[in-house]
Amino acid sequence: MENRKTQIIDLALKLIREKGYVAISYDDLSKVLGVTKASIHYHFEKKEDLGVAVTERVLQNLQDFSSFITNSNLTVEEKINLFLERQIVLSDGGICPVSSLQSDYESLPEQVRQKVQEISQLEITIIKNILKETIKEGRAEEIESFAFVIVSCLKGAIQYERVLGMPILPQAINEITRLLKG
Amino acid sequence: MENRKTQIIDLALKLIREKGYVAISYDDLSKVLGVTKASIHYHFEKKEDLGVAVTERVLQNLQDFSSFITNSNLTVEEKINLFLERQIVLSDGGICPVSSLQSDYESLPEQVRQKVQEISQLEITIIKNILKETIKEGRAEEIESFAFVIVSCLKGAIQYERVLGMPILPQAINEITRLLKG
DNA sequence: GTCTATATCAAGATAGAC
DNA sequence: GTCTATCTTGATATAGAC
Repeated sequence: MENRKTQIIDLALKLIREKGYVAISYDDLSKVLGVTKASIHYHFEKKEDLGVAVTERVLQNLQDFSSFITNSNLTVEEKINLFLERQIVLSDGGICPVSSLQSDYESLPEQVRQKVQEISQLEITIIKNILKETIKEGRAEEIESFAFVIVSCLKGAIQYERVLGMPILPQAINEITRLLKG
Repeated sequence: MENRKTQIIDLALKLIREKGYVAISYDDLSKVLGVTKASIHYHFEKKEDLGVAVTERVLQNLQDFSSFITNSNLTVEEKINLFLERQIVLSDGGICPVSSLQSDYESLPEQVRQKVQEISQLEITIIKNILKETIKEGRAEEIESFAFVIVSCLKGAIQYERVLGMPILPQAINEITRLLKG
C-alpha cells in the first residue's frame, strides 16, 4: 500500500516535530496507525530509511516553495511575508522540523545528516535570494548576515514559544518586518 | 565523593550539548568516567534527578551572570556585548544547552521541564532589562519584541553553525550589534 | 502487504556484596 | 562510594506464516 507509506512519513514528521528523531520509535508509529511494528519495518526497513524519507519530504516541500517564489510575480515584501508566514504554519503543533533535526544532528545517521545540511543551506539561500532583490545596493556580506539573522530568529522563536507558551514567533516576525522596512 | 557528583554533572552537560537529553545514557557517562552505570545511579538514582541537577547548574550560571550584570557599572553596550559573547562561549563544542533542552522539551520529565522554563524566561528577562536602559523612550512591547529577536537569533544561529560548519553566530552577532546602534 | 513471533541489544533501574 | 549481578522494559530488527 503506497498510501500507507505516505501515512507513515506524515506521522513520523509530526512526531519528530513534537519529540525529535531520537525520541520516536517504531512502537509509537505503529500504535497510532493501528498496525504492527513489523508492518512499519516492511515499508522502512531501518529507522535511517524512515529518516531519509522524512527529510526528503521536508527538502521537497522547501524546493517547491523555492520554485514558487522564484517563478512568481510577487513583490519582495510579499515574498518575505510568505517566507515568514510559512514558519508559522510549520510550527503549528510542534517545533519546526528543521530545528528538531538540527538539535539531534550528532545522533542522526549519516544520510539523514546530509539531508538536514541540504535543507538548512536551502533555507538560507531562499531568503538570501529574496533579500538580494530588495537591497540591490547592499553588499553581499550584509545580505548574508541578515539572512542568517532572519532564519535563526524564526527557528529560535519557535523554541521559546513552545517552552514559554507565549506568542513569541508573531512578535519576532513583526520585529523583523519592522527592521526590513526601517 | 562530592567531586564525582560534580564530574558527572559536568559531563552530562557536555553530552547534552552534543547529543541532547534523550540521547544520552548512563552507559555513555560511565564509560567516559571509567566507572560503572551503578555508580552513576548511586549519585543520581533516576535520569530525571540528573536532568534536574544539570538544569539547576545551568540556571545557577545564568543567575550569577544576571547578578553580575545588574551590579556592575558597565555601559549598556558593554552589557550587551557580554550577553552576546556569552553565547559564543556556551556554544563551544556543541549547541547551547538551553536550545538542546528546549528541543527535547516534550520528552523531558516534569521537573526538568520546569527548570528549562525558568531558564528560558530568565534569559529573556536579562536582555529585556539591559535593553530597558538603552531605549528609555521605547515602548515596553517594542523592547520585549527586540529581546525575543536577540535571544531567538542567537540560539538559532548556533544550530545552523553546527550543521553547516560556518561561522554563522559571529555574523549574526555583528548584525544584531549593528541593528542596536542604527 | 500485513501479520505473529521472536531475536538482540541497550537503557533505566535495583539488590546486595565489598 | 563503588562494585557485580541482575531485572525489566522498550527499541531496532528479522524470519516466516498468511
